[in-house]
Amino acid sequence: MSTAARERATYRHGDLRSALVSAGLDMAREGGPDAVVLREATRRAGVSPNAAYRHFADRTALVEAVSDAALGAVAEAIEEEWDRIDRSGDPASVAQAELEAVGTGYLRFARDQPGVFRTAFTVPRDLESALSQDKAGPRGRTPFELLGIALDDLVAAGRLPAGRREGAELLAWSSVHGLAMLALEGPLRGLDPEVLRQAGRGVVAMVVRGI
Amino acid sequence: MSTAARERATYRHGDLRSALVSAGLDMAREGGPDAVVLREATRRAGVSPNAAYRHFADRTALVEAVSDAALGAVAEAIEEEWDRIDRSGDPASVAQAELEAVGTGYLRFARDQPGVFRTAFTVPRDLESALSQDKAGPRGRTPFELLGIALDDLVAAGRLPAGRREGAELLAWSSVHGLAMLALEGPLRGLDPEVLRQAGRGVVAMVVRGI
DNA sequence: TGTACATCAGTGAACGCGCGTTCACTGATGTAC
DNA sequence: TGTACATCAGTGAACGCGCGTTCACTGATGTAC
Repeated sequence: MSTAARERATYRHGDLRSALVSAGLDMAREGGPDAVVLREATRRAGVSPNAAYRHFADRTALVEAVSDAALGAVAEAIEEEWDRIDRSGDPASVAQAELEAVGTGYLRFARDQPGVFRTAFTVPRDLESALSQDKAGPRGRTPFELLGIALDDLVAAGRLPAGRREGAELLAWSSVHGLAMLALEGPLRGLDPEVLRQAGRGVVAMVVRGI
Repeated sequence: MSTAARERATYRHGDLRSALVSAGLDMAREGGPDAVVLREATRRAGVSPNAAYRHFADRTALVEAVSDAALGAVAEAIEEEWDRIDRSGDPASVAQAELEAVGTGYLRFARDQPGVFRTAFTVPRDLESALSQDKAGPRGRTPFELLGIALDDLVAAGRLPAGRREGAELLAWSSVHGLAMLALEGPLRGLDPEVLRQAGRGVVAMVVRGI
């Protein structure tokens, strides 16, 4: 509803592009990437359907922009956990807390906004854009970067052998992502929330142990 | 194409229900669950659109049936790996090989048939049906059952403390599922196949170590 | 400070499309007698 | 073995729908002189 359909005084909208993206994000929240419908976005922005074509080549371009914004929202959720870390302890436990923060933020976002989560990760995008061109969070760091920092700190603190550092992002990311998909959007939907939280802790623990 | 649109001599189709499911599976192979279109299924079965309603209440029911069949295909892929296990070694390495077979079969299927894979796991279904009512493979065992056997054998062989047995399915499943989603349908699409295979081995190794 | 004009963000109407679903029907099959 | 009839799998035509997209347009803005 943020930039939504309130009456417009001026002929020009002012910021239609971001109004459409924001409407798209709302739709994604309600029903995932398939629910991001161009005509409906223009309706919510209070504009005629074809006005969208001033800002997006076609529907696909809109969905991609929404997916970028969704990734930014994931990053934000992770940064929130990250900022909560108690950094007074020894380096090893701080590093572990960092890794946990990434996993927890990721899972929390997936639980709170499954449709947006799916829009972030289910839309075709190339490797570059997924790993480095991410829309970052407010602090300007992408989820993947934060994960990398946590793993580096784990190595520095001697809790992860340097020989296992390479490719560790993918292992950690897979585990947490899989839980999110299975439990929140997949066949494990509707699992008891307490069981789920425990599973989240379990996955992160397994990653720390097994990576 | 298996049961597809070749001319029909008789007025009755004979086995329209399974022809529709099989057509649906073909469509899933080509474009995932959204590509499972009721009208198109009837077209491929060589039948009028509304004939489908003799066998399915609505499109959703058709998609669910297709998803069941897709799960059966996953089970089959896993059983193929399972049957290849060398059982002459010590119990610990056999158990580990079992766990690897589950992961490898799962990932292989996801790579070979991403659209069907997504149809198996992305369609809403309740917990019961996902875990136990699975259409099993030809050997009659579901992916989840096979995973459970592997884990039990790991405990029996002393490679997994009994205290960590509970919930282990979810940990293992999440890791492998996440890799499949990220690498085959998600943001890591198009990753180098060799890197990918290595990642598969890495995930399974991490699970064995960290579970 | 005032005017002419290029720019381009938005409008309004329309298109063709394929979808899921419903209607009243037809014709093959199998069973009861 | 033959006939009457109930069953029900399939037909054919049609529906309303919302979608993405294109067309020729209008009207506000900002810049050049």
